[in-house]
Amino acid sequence: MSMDRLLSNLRISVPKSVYLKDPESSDLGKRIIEQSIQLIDEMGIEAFTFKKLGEAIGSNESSIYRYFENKHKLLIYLSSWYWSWIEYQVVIATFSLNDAQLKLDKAIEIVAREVTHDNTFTYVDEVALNRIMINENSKSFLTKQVDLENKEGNFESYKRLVTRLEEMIADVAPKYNYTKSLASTVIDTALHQHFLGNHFKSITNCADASPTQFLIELVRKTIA
Amino acid sequence: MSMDRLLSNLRISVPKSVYLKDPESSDLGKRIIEQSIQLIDEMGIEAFTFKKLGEAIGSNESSIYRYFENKHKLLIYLSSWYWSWIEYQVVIATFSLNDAQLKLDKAIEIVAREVTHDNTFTYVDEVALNRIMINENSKSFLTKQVDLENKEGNFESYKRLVTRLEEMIADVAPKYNYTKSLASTVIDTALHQHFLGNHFKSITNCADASPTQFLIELVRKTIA
DNA sequence: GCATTATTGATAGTAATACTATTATATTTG
DNA sequence: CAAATATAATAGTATTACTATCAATAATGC
Repeated sequence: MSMDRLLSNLRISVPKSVYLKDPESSDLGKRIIEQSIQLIDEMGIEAFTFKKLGEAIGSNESSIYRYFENKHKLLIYLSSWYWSWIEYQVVIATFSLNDAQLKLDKAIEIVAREVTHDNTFTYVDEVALNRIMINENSKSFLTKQVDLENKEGNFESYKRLVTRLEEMIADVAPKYNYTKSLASTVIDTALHQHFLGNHFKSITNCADASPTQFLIELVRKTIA
Repeated sequence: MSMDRLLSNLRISVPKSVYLKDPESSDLGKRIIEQSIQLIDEMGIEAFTFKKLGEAIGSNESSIYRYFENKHKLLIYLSSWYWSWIEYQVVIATFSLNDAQLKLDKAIEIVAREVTHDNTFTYVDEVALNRIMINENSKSFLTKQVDLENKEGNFESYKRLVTRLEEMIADVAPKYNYTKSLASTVIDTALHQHFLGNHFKSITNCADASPTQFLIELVRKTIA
């Protein structure tokens, strides 16, 4: 497959079941995404409300409810967008690599490294969104409705990224028994070690540094 | 140190800063713990309220507020109790082992295995509490007040367990660079893989099984 | 045994949250 | 320009997460 066809098939895609109306389809929608990232980053998902968001974008609470059922779905939207964006980078960066081990190393690096801005998406502050992922992402699935929302397809972006990583692990080590668990552990740990580096420095070696090296070594040795 | 002295020093200890009045000090306090475990397990921390808890224990909302500032602190209490209980088991089970690698294997097993009831603590349902840990624990620290609460000592039980595991890793592999990150990853992954096994079976190899073997192998190979 | 003190229970009240419903006003499009 | 659609404004509701006050009980100290 050519790089062009690859990219045309792979857009930042958020499952339709997550929103009521696609925020990408209007100016208001984009402002909702843009400002919700700022507000959730600043005040955390608990203190964040659609009323505050309405004020921030010079719009009304009731208008936001036409895009998202509630703030929880908005969080799932942001999470899905983020994982899809990470997957996009993984695909681009590994496409031209031939060595399975190098592909895998690269993928882990992208998942675990410090995030920098991507100018392709003007209304998304990826650095702030990464902080939201570190601090809030677990709350998107640690709920009583997780099975229902999973059935609705809300977590497809996340699962697709894990599966892609799993395939890369299996390419390097076809006989390894825990490819799936190792892949999901890498994704989870990438966020968690960042959190510990920010708040619990005494129990991480990744204080204010990325867990990239830790994870690349861990995976290499585990599947060796 | 004798086993007796060891045990007398090590009780299930929850940091004082977590509660206003020690729930162990009264019958009402114990009922608060007992019933909060049942309710949070059933309905999740979001739907759980002190009003509902008051009804469940035949007492009053206002009485519960004299034990805990809010439900978030109660969750931290349960989490601290759990980690302290796990630490207790780790200490007992590894005390008489001489081989550093076997000690470490045993510790990982205790952290990652299926939980069963411990009759020593009549008002704590450890199996339900383990489910709460899997589903709710992250919410105890993923907040905007985490630094303040950490400074107050609210997370000492968790950090102590990680540190104990870290020391065991360092005993086996004194030259390994990421002992702390590996220890915290094991603890985090033990809960997370259980969650995936319950709700996202397609991205774990620990569906309805414990991640014990996965983690023991992962640690062994990583520090080899 | 009784007074003091501490604990628990009952009631009321408040600001904020997470919505729903309705209606009015723009804006787009055919 | 009419019709449809999107957005904004307003109002209203049940619930939450508390705080404050006061009454009723139980425990304890002398």
